[in-house]
Amino acid sequence: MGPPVLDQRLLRNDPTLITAPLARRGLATDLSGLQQLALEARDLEQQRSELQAEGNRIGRAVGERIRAGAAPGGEEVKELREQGNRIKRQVGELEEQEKGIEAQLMEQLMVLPNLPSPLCPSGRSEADNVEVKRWGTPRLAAEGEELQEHWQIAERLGIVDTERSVRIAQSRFVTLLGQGARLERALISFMLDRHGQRGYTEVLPPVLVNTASLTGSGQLPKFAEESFRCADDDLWLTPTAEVPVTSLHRGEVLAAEQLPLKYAAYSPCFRREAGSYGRDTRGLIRLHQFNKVELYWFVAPEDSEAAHEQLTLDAEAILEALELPYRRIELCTGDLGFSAARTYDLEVWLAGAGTYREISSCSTCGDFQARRASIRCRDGKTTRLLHTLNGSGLAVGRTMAALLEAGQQADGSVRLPAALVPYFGADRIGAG
RNA sequence: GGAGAGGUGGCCGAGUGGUCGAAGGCGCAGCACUGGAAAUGCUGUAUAGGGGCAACUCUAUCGAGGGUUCGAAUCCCUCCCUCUCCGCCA
Repeated sequence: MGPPVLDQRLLRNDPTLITAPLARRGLATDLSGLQQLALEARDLEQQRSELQAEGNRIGRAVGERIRAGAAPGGEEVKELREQGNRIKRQVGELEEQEKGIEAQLMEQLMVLPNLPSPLCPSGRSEADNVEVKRWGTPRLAAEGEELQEHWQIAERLGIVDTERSVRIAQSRFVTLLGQGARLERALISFMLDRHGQRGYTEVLPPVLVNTASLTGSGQLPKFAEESFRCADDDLWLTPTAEVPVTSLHRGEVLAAEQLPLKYAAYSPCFRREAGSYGRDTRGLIRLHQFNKVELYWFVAPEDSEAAHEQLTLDAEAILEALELPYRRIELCTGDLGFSAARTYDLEVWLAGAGTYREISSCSTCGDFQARRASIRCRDGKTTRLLHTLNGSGLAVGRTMAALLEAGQQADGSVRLPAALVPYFGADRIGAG
């Protein structure tokens, strides 16, 4: 019945194998109640299927009698019918109990986050994250120079209109204009082309997704308040292309030879950003709608670790091609996202703000999403859950912010990296 | 949106109440035949869950969910999807 959410065999046999890793996330969970439920569900299923077997035997017996010449409405068959009815009633009762328990089980299991990978460093919060790599030389203000933040630059150049966007939608939306719109488009094309050259299949998915899709990748049921919903339909605005791409293969069994499947999906992303009032209200950093190119891998379980490194390198390659200094941070268990088993965040240097800001988050989800979305791979005779990975490659708005701050010139213009020139059609924005 | 037709295993396709998890074909795998291959023949080929060390076995699944029945792929209801025609539309 129902989709397997967390390995229920594990839950029945040894819940400490679940609670111990969850404790590393800072979650104190007591699964003994759930374990009881799972055992109960198993026992009920056993009872029920035995009864069903008995019912099947009776049904077959009736058929045999009738074929042997018994009257379908006659005495001989009547007794069997009554037995059949009795069993049907009992099965119905058991099924009802089973459904109740199953529902409780699901309700509680679905809100448990993924178990962190053993490789994920322990820690309580952001403060315990580990920097593993730095690339490039951050631009610092020269003597007498004052570096502006991207929203100041953008406003001055007239390439973004925040105020009129409120008229169109509400706050935390932006309208890009002129060279700003063009730069956004150039960046999307640039990223997709680069990833395409590295073996990714380009994807342009639906951005309205159904409840099953959001559940499969882990956004639902727990984070409903984070997504925009279409009230009259079973559809939501996707918060990331990770959602539709996960569901691209939802319910499938993929042949081992097909793996790894590597996708680069561009999509606009929609987030309510509930609970972030007042933070990052200016500029392109925290919007209700933003563009992102997402990298996504479906891999055999034993390949996911190497895939995680490669996916992260692929995201970093974009930053390097754009000459944007960054650092790679490995998240500790306490800072891990809901679906992730292990995560590298990439933080780009924002020269105007004088700080590193997250621009990509590259995670391996192990079999967590595969279990929720039922995605398996076949090797030989057996099938097993595969592993999924995702990472931004990159968040486009934040990339633009970094470029504006990194390339700002004394004359008010912004120099763009050489790699972007063929896409943008010029080597600078503004004056000149 | 209106009218009609349909959704069966990896694919095609039969099956309108009783050993149907489902004929037949294709595909695929193994074996035989061959110098090797093709052709041919034989055998095997769904998924999930439960029990068992295992051989194996039980249950469920013919778009989804309900219902009728001792028994449903087959009958009834609701929903989803696909196709054709009409309407509308970028």
